[in-house]
Amino acid sequence: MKDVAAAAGVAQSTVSRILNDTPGRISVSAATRERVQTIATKMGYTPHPLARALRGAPTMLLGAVVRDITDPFFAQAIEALTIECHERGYSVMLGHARAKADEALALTAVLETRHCDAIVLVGDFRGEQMLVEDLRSAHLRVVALWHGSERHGRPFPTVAVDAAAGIGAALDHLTALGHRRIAYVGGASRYVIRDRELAYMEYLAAAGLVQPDGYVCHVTNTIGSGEVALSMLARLAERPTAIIAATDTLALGLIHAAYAHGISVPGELSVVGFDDIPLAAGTVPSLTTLRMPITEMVAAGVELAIGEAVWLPGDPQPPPRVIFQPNLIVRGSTATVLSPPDTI
Amino acid sequence: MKDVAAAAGVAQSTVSRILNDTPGRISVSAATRERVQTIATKMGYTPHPLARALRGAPTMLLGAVVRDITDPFFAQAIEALTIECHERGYSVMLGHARAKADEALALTAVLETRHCDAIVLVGDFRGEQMLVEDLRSAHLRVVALWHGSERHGRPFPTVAVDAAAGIGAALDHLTALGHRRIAYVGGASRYVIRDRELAYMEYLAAAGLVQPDGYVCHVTNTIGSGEVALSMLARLAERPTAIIAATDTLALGLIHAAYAHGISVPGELSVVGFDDIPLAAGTVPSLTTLRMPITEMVAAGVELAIGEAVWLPGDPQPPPRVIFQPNLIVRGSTATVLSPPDTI
DNA sequence: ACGCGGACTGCATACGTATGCTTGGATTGG
DNA sequence: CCAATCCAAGCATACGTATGCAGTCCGCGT
Repeated sequence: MKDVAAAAGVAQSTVSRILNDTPGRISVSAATRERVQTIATKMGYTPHPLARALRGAPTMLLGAVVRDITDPFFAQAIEALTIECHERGYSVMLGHARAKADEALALTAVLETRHCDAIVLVGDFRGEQMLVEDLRSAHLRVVALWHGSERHGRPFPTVAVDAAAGIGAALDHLTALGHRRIAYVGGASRYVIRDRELAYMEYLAAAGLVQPDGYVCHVTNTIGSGEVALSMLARLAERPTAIIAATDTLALGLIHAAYAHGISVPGELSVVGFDDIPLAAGTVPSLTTLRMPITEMVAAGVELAIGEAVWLPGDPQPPPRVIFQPNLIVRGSTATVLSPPDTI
Repeated sequence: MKDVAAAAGVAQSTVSRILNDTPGRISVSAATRERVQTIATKMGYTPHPLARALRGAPTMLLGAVVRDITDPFFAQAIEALTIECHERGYSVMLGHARAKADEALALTAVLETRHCDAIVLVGDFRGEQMLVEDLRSAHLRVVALWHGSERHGRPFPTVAVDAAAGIGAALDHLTALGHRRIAYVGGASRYVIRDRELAYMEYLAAAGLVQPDGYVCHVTNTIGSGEVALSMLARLAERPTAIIAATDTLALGLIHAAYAHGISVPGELSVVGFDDIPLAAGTVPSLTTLRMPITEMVAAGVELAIGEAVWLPGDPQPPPRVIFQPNLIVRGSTATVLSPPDTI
């Protein structure tokens, strides 16, 4: 900028005013303005964002802490986040959220927050209590996406999906196909997954469908865990005719394991997933699952983080909580039950 | 820092020297040093990275431009990149590389480079010629991972995989199983994919295995394209008994399409992928594919970008090029050919 | 003609850090 | 006893930008 000013024969402050066309009582003559602007473009001047930030201006950086980038669902979310941020002139800083072993994760170990205007948590950070506490005490704007219903401490502004509606739609679908023995497979260590399990329990209780013991399997969220869960369920006296998986990854693992056990899907076993990852449409068989409006949810999250009307920490009213509805996508992994137990 | 200095009753410069223990001829008494350090920790002082960067210090930010985050393979790479960078004290800025329609992508539209010490390209950016030119002319350290063999202009420092070795291993495996009619499915618009196609052609030519017309299918890299490719291949007079896919995504698409067409995999058709995405072990059937040492490759890339001995733009000697070897992982999608054509 | 206000622009400073140069005091050597 | 040396620490400045304040014209009104 100094060079531009020297080339134009004006003061650096004048250049600054022109290029940002500072509002207020300060005015600049049209001639000078034009001259400076042409010179600036000719010299290819771009403002130095760090110097701006040093003066207290926003850094135009949004921190994203992602539960697990490898998860195809979160990958989609990050994709959407990058696009949304870019449209608002923001860049995305990626935090590293994988703790080694059972080591507690400090915020400083995840993300250099001094750079960021706000932080977006993508995924569920139950278990990373230290991280959550750091974020709460840091004087920072934090928004949680797919964090599940927080049970301790003050919640962050949140964007979530209506688990009850989603699980309800899946169970409506399965019961309409004649299924009565419906198992659930999901993790035990995440709020967002527990919400789904809770929805499953409540639906069945309300419908008067009592499920046998062992119909709720707690496993980790990997393909391999599908194998574990399926062999547990296959060992039961009364095998389920359908399974709801808390995640597409688990659902695919279940289907893979069923194939290995010689159980046909959807012939003998129906499987419903949750997430609608891109691969879900291209598996064998293709997966019936619940799709979430990722783009809209991410947009809502970014709006909460850096939008016009922001909720700031310390605001007396409760933080905003935006809920979206999932859609059931019926594909090839669900079918009419072969021999409904009530007709035997 | 000023506050710390005031609290300790010393000058700000002294604090700076103590906390960074500046080497050289300046010395600080042990008493003052200890006092300042305790006060600094008690006040929870952390240096402001932007102010440091303003003085010309490295920003400790690495820009990552990813071809497609949604691709599970690249997601793994980003995961590895975040970990590797974090261990070196760096943070990762994520660029958005998806162009709308056929719009040329300018560097400024992808990433605010002023923040970054170096840029890592993850994936192949053939087609984004404008972006590549911008990067070349920007006075920036750029490293390309999985960019394929660049054919125009001066290459970047590069980390790549030995396509010939990978495809060779796959073809060795297939021919050992008795396959002679082996098709190839891959994209036409990426260097890195073209390298694989070239390796396929050269291997078969060297082995004296002439393939019928139509055995090379050019499609986009999506699950859905597997369907397209498979129906093209199924329509041929002489159907292939095995297919090499340039990508696991394509391979899964092919398997899905084969299932839809009633073609059994691996009974009637063997499929080999490339990448070993996490899902590859859990599909139906599980996928025989080529695994790349992602962690090591990413580490090498980061080393080239921000390591000790860096190659700088303008260096007279050619930029470094690190090549890694892929490993064939044999799983369930390949089997002995049913009726080898040479025995009919 | 003189003053006054408005239009335009330059000066100076602050943001937080790092570092060259300088200074004050103490110790030591001649 | 004085000067040279050295240790410990402060002063000042620079990085690039934004902005309050002050200054310089010029035109117009009285």
